Amino acid sequence: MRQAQQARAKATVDAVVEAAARILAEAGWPAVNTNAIARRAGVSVGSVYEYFPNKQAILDVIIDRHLTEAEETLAAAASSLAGVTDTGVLVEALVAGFVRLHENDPRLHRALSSEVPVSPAQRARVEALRKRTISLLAAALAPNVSDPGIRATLLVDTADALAHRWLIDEVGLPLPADRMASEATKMLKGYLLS
Amino acid sequence: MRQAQQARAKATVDAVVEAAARILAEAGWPAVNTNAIARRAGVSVGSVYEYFPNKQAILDVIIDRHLTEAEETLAAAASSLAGVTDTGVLVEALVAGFVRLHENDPRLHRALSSEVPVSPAQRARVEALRKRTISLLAAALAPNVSDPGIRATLLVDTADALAHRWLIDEVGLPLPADRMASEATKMLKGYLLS
Amino acid sequence: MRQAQQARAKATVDAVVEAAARILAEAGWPAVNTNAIARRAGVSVGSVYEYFPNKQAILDVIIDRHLTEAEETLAAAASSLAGVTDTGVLVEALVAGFVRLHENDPRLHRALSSEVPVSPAQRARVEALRKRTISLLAAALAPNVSDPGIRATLLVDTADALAHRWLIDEVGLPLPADRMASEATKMLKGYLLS
Amino acid sequence: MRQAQQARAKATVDAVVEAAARILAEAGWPAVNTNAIARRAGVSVGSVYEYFPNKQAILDVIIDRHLTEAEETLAAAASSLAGVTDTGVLVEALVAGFVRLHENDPRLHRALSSEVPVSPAQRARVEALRKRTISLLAAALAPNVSDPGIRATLLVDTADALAHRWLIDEVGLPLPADRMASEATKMLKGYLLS
DNA sequence: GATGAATGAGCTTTCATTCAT
DNA sequence: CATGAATGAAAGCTCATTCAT
Repeated sequence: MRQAQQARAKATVDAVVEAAARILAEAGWPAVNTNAIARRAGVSVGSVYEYFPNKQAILDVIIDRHLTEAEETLAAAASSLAGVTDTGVLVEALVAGFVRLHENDPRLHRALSSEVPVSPAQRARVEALRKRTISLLAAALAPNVSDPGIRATLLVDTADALAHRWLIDEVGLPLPADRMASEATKMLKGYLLS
Repeated sequence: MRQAQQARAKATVDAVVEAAARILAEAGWPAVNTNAIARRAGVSVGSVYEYFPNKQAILDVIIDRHLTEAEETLAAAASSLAGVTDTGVLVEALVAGFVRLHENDPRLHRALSSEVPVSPAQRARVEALRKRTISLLAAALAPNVSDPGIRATLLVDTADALAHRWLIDEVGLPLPADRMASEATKMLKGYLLS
Repeated sequence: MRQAQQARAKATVDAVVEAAARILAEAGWPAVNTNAIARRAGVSVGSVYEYFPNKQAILDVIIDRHLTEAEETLAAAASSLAGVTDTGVLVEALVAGFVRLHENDPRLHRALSSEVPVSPAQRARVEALRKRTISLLAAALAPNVSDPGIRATLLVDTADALAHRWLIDEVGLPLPADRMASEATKMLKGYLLS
Repeated sequence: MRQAQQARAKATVDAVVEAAARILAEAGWPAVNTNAIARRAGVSVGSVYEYFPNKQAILDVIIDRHLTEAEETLAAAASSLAGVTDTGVLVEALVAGFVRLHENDPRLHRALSSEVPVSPAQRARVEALRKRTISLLAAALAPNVSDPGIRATLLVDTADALAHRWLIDEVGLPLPADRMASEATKMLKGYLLS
């Protein structure tokens, strides 16, 4: 009984978050308003405010979810690459990881990174994730490469930025995105050998 | 008389655009409203609507100005580099150009690229500029480099994205931004030699 | 069984009314909402509506309780003063009665008399109580005093209003409230002798 | 021209305040909402917020107006009674003053004193006015009366409370209100002679 | 043209009340 | 009967835009 109630409540929460994410992805931040969210979620505005103190809180959950996904991808990569020092393997995993991260729901991704008001705390969380990624890569590169901190920064920022541009920004490319990714991998590998 | 009126009109237009740009840079997109713009520009709301059909049009001019600046930088680079085929020189100019472009008014730059709702038309204009940059670079690289189109794409997107991240995003770096830029230059040069 | 159910129902009703009264006294009328009442009473909103048709009905019970207390005070005074015609004793009992009535839960008293929307019916009930008090006093005064109706009106309204002002309104006084009450008693006694 | 514009603006402000006061007097505080105020004032909601930061601010103006009126009545009485020490004259003026104050717009008066949320600052202002009235009366009584502070408090609070009850509360009276006032005057005069 | 008062659609949020479980 | 999730009318407020002066 209790369970059933909680399940119902959870379903409402999920529906609201999902509705907000869909509107955000399809129509952009200006189109995200509480009435639209409620309508799309198939609930009433009142229910939205039953579970979220205000509109921003819904967005926060979406951003959280997004960041958590990225953090988990990093953690998974870190554990599956534990002990690996082969620079080629590391670069390939890096690029592949960022590609995977950006392949999922690119419209939402774009809205989140270029329309939505991001709080300082959220910005800090993004930066912390970036820093952690760089640190992990730097540690793995250290045995074989000079200036690992600098190189890791360049690698991570380049891989992230290119993946973003090619997969999110709907930009024209002379090759399919995956072939471009291979090319980027080649460039980054070459850089590590210098 | 006609002359004087036109001069006055232009002054108003400029004041409005400048006011909007300053509010955008200092307080972000949510703070940009027509009353604030008019107050800051020292004119009445009525006058704003005398020269702009709606609020978006003001933003459009700001974006235009921004793009025009980039286009001029590109045109200047193109003419000063006319005939140059030395890949090292080209890469250095490319990175230096993007750095220069991002050094100017970074707060405004950030607001424009991560808060403001950008119309499809504007997106198209950004893409056109990118395409033109890639084409020019590809043509210059063509004599000495295989797959010039692919390589130019990689070079332009990387240089642009890294400049953006390092100069606009207020991100932590192991070296000063100009030293990071040198490192990026090194990477891109190496890539062209492969 | 029936007995137990009724006892339980009464307990719920009491808890709800008491919760509403406490919120009203502590946080004022704007803070009184059905969810807060239910939470404070330790029951669900649903249960509140099981026993009260609407929010106003809860307030009505509080007002009722308040008026009943006043009526009982009046009845007690009437019976204990039955046959008393000494005007001094009557005035002292009158003032003491109103003081006692206002000493109890002054915050609630204030909220009830200056925040809460009072219905015409409730106003009528207050007026009926006032009229009854005046009538009883007038009857007691009749043997010894001319114009007993007018004098009783003046006495009752003055005693009530001053007790209210001095005990409820948190107003600055040159003497403690009980000393002020003695002074008022003196004034009213003097008036009856005129 | 400037003047005309300001006149128009002032007319809007006045219409809004007046509309709010009328709704408050006729239908009570719960009926006072910004849309109703705007409709009644013959302006749009936007205009209301052009001149008032929020709904409370409108109410504040009404309360201010009310208090200012009372303060002016006090000031006028003080100056016209300067030097008067005849207690009979003083009491008559006191009662007449409170009657006059309560005769005006009694429905509004009632709403203001028993429905509307009053801020601590406003309460303080009311208390300050009461204190000032008491002080002025005490000073005038001082030559002829013992305990002038205590007696002035009793006189002021009684006159105010009775005027309020008889003129505002729509309460049943054995005589017309003005005759009741004479009776109250008689009582208060008697008290001063004791 | 310039002004700024006025407009009102539309947004966020609250809360008395209902009803499926 | 009890529960508490769900409802939705209604309120406060904002701001792009209009228009009388």
